[in-house]
Amino acid sequence: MKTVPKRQGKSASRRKEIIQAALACFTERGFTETSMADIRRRSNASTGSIYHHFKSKEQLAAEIYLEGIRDYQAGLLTTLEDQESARGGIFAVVAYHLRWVEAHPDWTRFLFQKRHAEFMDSTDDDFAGMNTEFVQRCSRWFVRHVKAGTLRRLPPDVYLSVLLGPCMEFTRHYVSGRPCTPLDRAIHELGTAAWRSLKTDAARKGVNHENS
Amino acid sequence: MKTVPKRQGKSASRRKEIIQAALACFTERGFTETSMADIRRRSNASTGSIYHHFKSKEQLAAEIYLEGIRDYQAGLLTTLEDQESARGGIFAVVAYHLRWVEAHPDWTRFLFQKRHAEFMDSTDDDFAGMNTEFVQRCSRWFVRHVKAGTLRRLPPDVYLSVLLGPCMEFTRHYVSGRPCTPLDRAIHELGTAAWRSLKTDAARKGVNHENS
DNA sequence: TCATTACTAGAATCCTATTCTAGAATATAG
DNA sequence: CTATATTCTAGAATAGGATTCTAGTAATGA
Repeated sequence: MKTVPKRQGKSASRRKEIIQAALACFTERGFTETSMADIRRRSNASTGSIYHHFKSKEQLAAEIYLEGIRDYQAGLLTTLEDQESARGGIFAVVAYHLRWVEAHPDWTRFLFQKRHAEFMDSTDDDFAGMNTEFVQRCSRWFVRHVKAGTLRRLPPDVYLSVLLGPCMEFTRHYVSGRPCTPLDRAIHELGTAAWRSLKTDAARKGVNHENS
Repeated sequence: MKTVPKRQGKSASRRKEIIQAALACFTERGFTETSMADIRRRSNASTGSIYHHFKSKEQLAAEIYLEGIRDYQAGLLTTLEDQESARGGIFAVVAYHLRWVEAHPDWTRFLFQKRHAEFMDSTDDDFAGMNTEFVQRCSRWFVRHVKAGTLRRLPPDVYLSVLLGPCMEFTRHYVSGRPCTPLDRAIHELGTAAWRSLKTDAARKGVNHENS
């Protein structure tokens, strides 16, 4: 994953080491629990070095956060855009989400924990831009199917809420450690629920009304 | 030796003053931004007094968090249990959620921010207990309608995910400050979406199949 | 009234994120 | 290949704020 600018090899590796160490600490001890000293020890970097690369602990976390979101969103988008049928897209997204969560439990926990962190408002445009691009590309896919008559016409924010909201909520439950419905079943149920919410009454299972 | 924590009026008011002050600070400056000194000044309580009532800043926040959740959940439950028809219940819950958010924007922001805080795991049984009671009472309502044939049979965690997930996700958007669909519209759309997900195919708008 | 407990006060402590100063590596120009 | 500038690393010093401590003051109860 390419980060942001064109950093030279030597320094970039230091930077990555720090990020890796920080992520490990954060996921295993929690954000507020881990001290800069922990990160320093684990990465073998000095205080000065860390602060050369990152403005603050918060900003270091933000960086990690963005990297995770980027991976998640990128995968989700290609998954979605690969799907021709409306029904396929809806189910694929739900499955993608839950599989990603299953495959990256630590990441997930961290992302959820930081989801409403204070840096979210003020953070650089990276986040805002990334996010609007995400919404736009999702919308584009949806619009196609709305025009084809397979999906109901809804505002984009409502779309995403209906499609991803249940996944998020279920995930919250999943990472909390309390017992919950097995993932296969959940994928099936949440996919079905989303599909029932979003499809038009005309659309039928498996039938694809794509045309101009 | 009385070990029972019956709070006398005098002390209780101090306690409340501290909670009020803390909430005000947290919502207006954010959790990490506000210092104990801020809370001390705003509440006119001394350091010692604050730490007599609350173990730590975290725990103070947790207390406030619980109070908010309690209010939200209590209202949601009575709203739900007041409704006879399945459809009425679903729509009422969605409306309740978004109206609550509209009426308590500061609370909402704070609750969202703290939703995945680190104290959530380890916190006293208060939270766990409250939460399972909430789930159980919701389930009870659902089960009635499942038996009546108006709602589909789904695992409780999936139920709540499908019903509340979209509300949560929309709320996230709403409190972020970015422009979004007006609340009336959102209530209508999210209610409809949830209803379509959860109703059985037999159930019809307005028709109530309640019986033994 | 005495004794025990709950509460308040604010100074002292302690922890840790951040800043500072200086020195090593590395790149760039001439 | 030097000189010089820039980037990077170090680790000690600082500073800010959460928490603890010690000593008192009000309330309660026998």
